Amino acid sequence: MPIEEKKIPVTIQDVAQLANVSPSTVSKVMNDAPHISSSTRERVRAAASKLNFRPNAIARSLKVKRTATLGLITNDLEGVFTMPMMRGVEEAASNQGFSVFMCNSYGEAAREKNHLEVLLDKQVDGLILMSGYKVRERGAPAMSVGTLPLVYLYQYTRDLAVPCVIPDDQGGGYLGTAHLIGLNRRRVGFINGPTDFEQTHQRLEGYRQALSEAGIPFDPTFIKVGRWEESSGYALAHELMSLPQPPDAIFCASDSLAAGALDALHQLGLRVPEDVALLGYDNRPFSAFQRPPLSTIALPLYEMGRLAGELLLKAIAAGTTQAGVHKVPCYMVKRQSC
Amino acid sequence: MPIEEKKIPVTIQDVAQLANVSPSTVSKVMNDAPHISSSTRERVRAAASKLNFRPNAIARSLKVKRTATLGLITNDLEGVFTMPMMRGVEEAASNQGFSVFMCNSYGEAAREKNHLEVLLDKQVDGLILMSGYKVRERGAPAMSVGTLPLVYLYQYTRDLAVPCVIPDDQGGGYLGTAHLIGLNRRRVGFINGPTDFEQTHQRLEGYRQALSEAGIPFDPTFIKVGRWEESSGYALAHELMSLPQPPDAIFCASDSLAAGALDALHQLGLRVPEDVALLGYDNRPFSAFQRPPLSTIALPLYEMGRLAGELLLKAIAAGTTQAGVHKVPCYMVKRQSC
DNA sequence: GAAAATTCGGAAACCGATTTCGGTAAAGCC
DNA sequence: GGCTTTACCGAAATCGGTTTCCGAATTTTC
Repeated sequence: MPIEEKKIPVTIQDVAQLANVSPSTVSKVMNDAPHISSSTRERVRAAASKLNFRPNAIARSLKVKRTATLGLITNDLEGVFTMPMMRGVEEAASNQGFSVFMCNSYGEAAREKNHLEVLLDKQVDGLILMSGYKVRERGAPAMSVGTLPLVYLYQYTRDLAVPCVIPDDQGGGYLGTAHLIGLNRRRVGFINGPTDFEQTHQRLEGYRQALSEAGIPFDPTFIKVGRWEESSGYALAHELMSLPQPPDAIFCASDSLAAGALDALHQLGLRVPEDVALLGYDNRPFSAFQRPPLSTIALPLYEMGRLAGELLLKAIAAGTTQAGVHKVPCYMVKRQSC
Repeated sequence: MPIEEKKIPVTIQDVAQLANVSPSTVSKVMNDAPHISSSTRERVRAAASKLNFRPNAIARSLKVKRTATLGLITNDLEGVFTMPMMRGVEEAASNQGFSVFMCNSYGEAAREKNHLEVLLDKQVDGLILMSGYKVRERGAPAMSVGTLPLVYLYQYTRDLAVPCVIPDDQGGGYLGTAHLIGLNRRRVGFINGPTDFEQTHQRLEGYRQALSEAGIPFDPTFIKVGRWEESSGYALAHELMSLPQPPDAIFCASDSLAAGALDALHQLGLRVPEDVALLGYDNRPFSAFQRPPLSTIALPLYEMGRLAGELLLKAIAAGTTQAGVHKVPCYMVKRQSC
């Protein structure tokens, strides 16, 4: 049984008393301030560790007006894209001693506003607004956040003076197309998603770029656009394959599209990848379970989250946020469909 | 241009001045304290909303010693089980005005300890320790958390005086087996996971219970145990089907096991579900993409997270935490394999 | 109508740290 | 040896709220 009961919350006063100094001195020691003799420094440290003292972050924050806390509001805590991004920001944050509040707005402005209020009340040092859906352009947050550093994650914005980090979809389109061409396919079809998604243009642009670099003329009849659905992929693959000179490779702008295309190809008795190579996009979990397992262009979700966190931390440290869109490279995951 | 520039951080002093009362009165109004005349109450409210005043939660917390903040430490922010649970606790928390810090320990004690320190420093009101893996028994947290309310989520504990919430695996085993029996299968095989996982015993127990209720004698030769791997499911399904009187249904204690079993069944030229009905467990995303799509027993992850959050909030409110394991019912997702 | 109870609002202490500022002692300078 | 500079430490103010306590005004009670 210990001689003295350990008071549960041990304050700076307690260690000051034990070390026979003033609280201010203890504070200075804990913060490695100069003008403290090494003898008292030692004494204070000893007292602190003996009492197991850890400063109350709340009290500290009140004075220094920093909380080492980030807010992260996502519109989708369910989808498969969110988790790696979250992990990235969590890691970036905790590497620098920051914690992150996780909030889910369900895409509802009212909920987003409410979360923003609470986070602002709790004096977060910065905010990440993250989307779990395919990246779309978005406007201002649901309420003013004053001068609080902000970064958009997986959300595109043209106008706002806010940094946003998104995947490099043009690079991904290029990467996939170039890979297909490298496999000696010169007639590569492209099944795209709806044109009101920014990334469909980017991915197509990458496709054209790879074609042009390889000296292959661009053939508009090889481009099909549908919705982000398996049935679209199925129908459009049929259209492509009934062309007088059908493609020997199909690049789909999403894995669902590719899954549909795969069905169509099977139905036509075509072998994948021998007769036509198939490539998806997004690296959705199910793509590994197709027959054959689908090659696909992966979104760099973890890296995006990490970058978003680091940008935010930098903005907080610097006191200035540099707007602009930050694109992080997609990468290829090779399986057996091409 | 507004007459008076809005000072960015508006404090209780500001509204006191505008309303011509003391700060204490403002505080009382904001907290709906009694003994305030309705006239001054109105006046203060008007001033507050005119200045757009929101109390600084940090300052408040310092005094009241509550932060309306929860900590959530998971050992796995990647796996597929974590997200629905997180969403559950986030929702339970935000419903009551609480925020939650998300931390990832990667299963490393050092990281967990570090996160615990930070969370304790930040004065969280309670803590959820969550696992993203299959539920296993676990010991005390990586460091003492004093009297802080705690709940284990998807982690089992026998000894600690801490509530833990886990899926009702016995119920799930019962549910699946009963369903198979209801389909007129009387010879149902059971492919289980390693015996050092608590839930394998539970699931098997549910299986036995359903059998016994249906008056079907328990046949130990129908029980196989392997590892949580597809290859195990494959091998053990082969063993089962080479019995003199093979089963007409197989219940696997995980979806990976079931995927392997499905391969074996296909290889044997058996039709699923006509010749042998197949049922998985866990409702992993890939189970929907098997051929045929796998029926499975789903873990009530969201509900578990939600319950964990609610238990924690209740413990915080009551000041007392009631230990015990809380099992939440699994449910069946019917697809086409049975 | 006096005494007691109640209502209302403010002054001041407080939460637990940080930071400024001033004073003393020691060291450096000529 | 006297003067200036520097090193070291502590008293007190501060961050932005909450809470206790007290006094004045009003109402109730008898």
